[in-house]
Amino acid sequence: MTTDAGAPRARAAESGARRLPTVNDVARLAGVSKGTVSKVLNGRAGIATDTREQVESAARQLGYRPNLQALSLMEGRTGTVGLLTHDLEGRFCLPILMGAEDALGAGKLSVFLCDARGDAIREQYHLEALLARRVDGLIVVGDRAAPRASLGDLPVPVVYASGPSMNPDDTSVVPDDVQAGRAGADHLLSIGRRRIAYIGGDPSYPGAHRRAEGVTSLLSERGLELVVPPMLNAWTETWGLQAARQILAKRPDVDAIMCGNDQIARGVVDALREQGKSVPGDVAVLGHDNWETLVLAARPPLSSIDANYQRLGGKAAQLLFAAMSGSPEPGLHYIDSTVVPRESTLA
Amino acid sequence: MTTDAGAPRARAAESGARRLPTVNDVARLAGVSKGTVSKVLNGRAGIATDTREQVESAARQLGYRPNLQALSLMEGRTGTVGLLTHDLEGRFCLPILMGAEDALGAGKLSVFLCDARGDAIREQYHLEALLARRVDGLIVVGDRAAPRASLGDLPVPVVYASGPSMNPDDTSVVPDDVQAGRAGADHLLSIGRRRIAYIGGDPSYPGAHRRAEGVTSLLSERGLELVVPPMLNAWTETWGLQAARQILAKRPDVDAIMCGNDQIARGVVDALREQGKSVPGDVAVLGHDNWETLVLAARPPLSSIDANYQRLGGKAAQLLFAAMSGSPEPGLHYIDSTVVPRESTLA
DNA sequence: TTGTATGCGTTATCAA
DNA sequence: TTGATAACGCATACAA
Repeated sequence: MTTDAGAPRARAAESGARRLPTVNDVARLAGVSKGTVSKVLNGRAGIATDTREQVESAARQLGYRPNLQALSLMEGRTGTVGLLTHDLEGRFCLPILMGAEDALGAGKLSVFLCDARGDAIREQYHLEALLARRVDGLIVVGDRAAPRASLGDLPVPVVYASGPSMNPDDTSVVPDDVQAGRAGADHLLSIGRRRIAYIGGDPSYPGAHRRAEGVTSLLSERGLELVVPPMLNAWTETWGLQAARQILAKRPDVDAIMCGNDQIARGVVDALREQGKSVPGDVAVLGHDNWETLVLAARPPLSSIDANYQRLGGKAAQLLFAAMSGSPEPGLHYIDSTVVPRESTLA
Repeated sequence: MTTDAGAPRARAAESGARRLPTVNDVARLAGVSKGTVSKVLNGRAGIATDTREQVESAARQLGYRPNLQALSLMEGRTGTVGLLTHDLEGRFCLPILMGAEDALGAGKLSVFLCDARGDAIREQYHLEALLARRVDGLIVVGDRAAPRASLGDLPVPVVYASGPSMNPDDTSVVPDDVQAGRAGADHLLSIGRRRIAYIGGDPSYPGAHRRAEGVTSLLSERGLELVVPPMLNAWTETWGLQAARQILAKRPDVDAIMCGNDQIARGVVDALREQGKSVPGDVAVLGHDNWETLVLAARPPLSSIDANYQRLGGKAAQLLFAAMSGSPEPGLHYIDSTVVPRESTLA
């Protein structure tokens, strides 16, 4: 006896939502069995042409869409991944998400987004929910303040993006801050600047130091050094303003100031204007992060180092995909940054 | 005979992922049947105390987590909602998401995030994917440029957030721009300003006009009017700078400038500094959107109108929840904006 | 060429 | 108090 489709489920009836058509509905309308419908809809061979047409027409008529939930029960995988973020502002999270989506979407994976907002309890809660939904993998976006504790041994592969896991056996993808510093310094040298200063962000961020390191290392390779030691303090416009004033007081001959982020760079531009220095005529200014809203609104528009977060997201997705396919690539993976030149560092 | 759990699925074996334990595994370990396990784990009454303990211990030992995918097959609902966005920057999307998550998370719903990036093809693709995954509802975040085309008659409830649907029978939640303008104007009057100018954003955005309307309507109710007609042009810092210069040229006695967004306000502050006017001593400046990165970095920190996007997200979730429960509330729902006073409008 | 039975992981029902 | 079984929507192996 054919399984009876039965009465509409209580829940669906309550909610007033139309019940979506199933293979059974299509089968009944086409006057064939469930199995036949399935074969037709999946392009299996060995079906009479008119039966095929019957079924296809019925499916179209009902607006049939296969239920991926049911499918995943059979396949043992859900085709979903979780993206667990701590980035409140979404400044870095969304590019990562977009890059991940591009890479995963091609493989037909959907993304569950969870914002834990830096709260461990909330993170645990979301983690449980994602595992209960049987995600096939997990991308964890940490903030850049410090490496984060590993989530430990989970039943699904995990890739840490932006903020790496403290456990080197985990898979992490991070911007290469040293390379970024080097690229920025190289750019300033290439436009003929030689008396360079560096204003960095909050020294409690490891990245703040690494960015500065990249600069000093490249300069020393070229037989140069900063006009004053790197000044690290905060990621703010105010700090950029203060620091630039100090630098100008000590070394009025400075011809380029490189900054730990774009906010600092904006403060620097203000300080330079205050002192009657022209940008880039007297002093070139280079930001970091390439935050378009800030950078394009500045006068002049700021050159900035782009950490390529979207590419980072793509790489994270690719690593996750590899791990889900049984070929994990543990360890730290670095993404190169790129200098985006604008008026503030014209030659 | 009890159903045999069978061999590990091929896929799971391939991917190297541990197979997660099922009720069957727990039942076997505890030496009881599936049904008994289910009853224990769901706190059903009528279970012997020692059986209960057996099962609970087995579940703990295996790290059992119920499979929500399987559950949703039975319940006829998945406990997931789709969030379809067009907001590239994520500036407004993420607060909305956070608000929605708070509201939905309490009801144990998870969120699929899809970024269509303003591309209709991509939107259609994501929509299909979400429906195939049987989301219980959909929140569509439009950009604010213009009302968007309705997605039409979908098998699940839809709530449009931020950018409303053109179809008044749909459910939409949007910031109340008129009220926002009124609130801002009221604030400026309350600190004693009377000669107010308004610099707005891109006139192709309906919201740009409504914000200005709110200002003029409140002023006229108090027997006042703007010192010059509202000036709408672009959402940029550059426009703020230009417009402020023009206003100062025509009406050097202006004592407050209200802006369509925070970028404009920053340009205005620059223009005022250029002309030697103090903020807020000579001229008060009020931004809109309360974008903290911009607003706190300005000198002085800018007062700004907050559209409460997080609350908007919460309201969208609540409306979606209501619709999913069979009580849709079609039409346009407005969220009030709030003035966040800082130094730039001190009395 | 088509139909039927089975199982994926759950819960609910009903029989024991 | 516990166990067996059906059902959710689908694909697939196998029987007809």
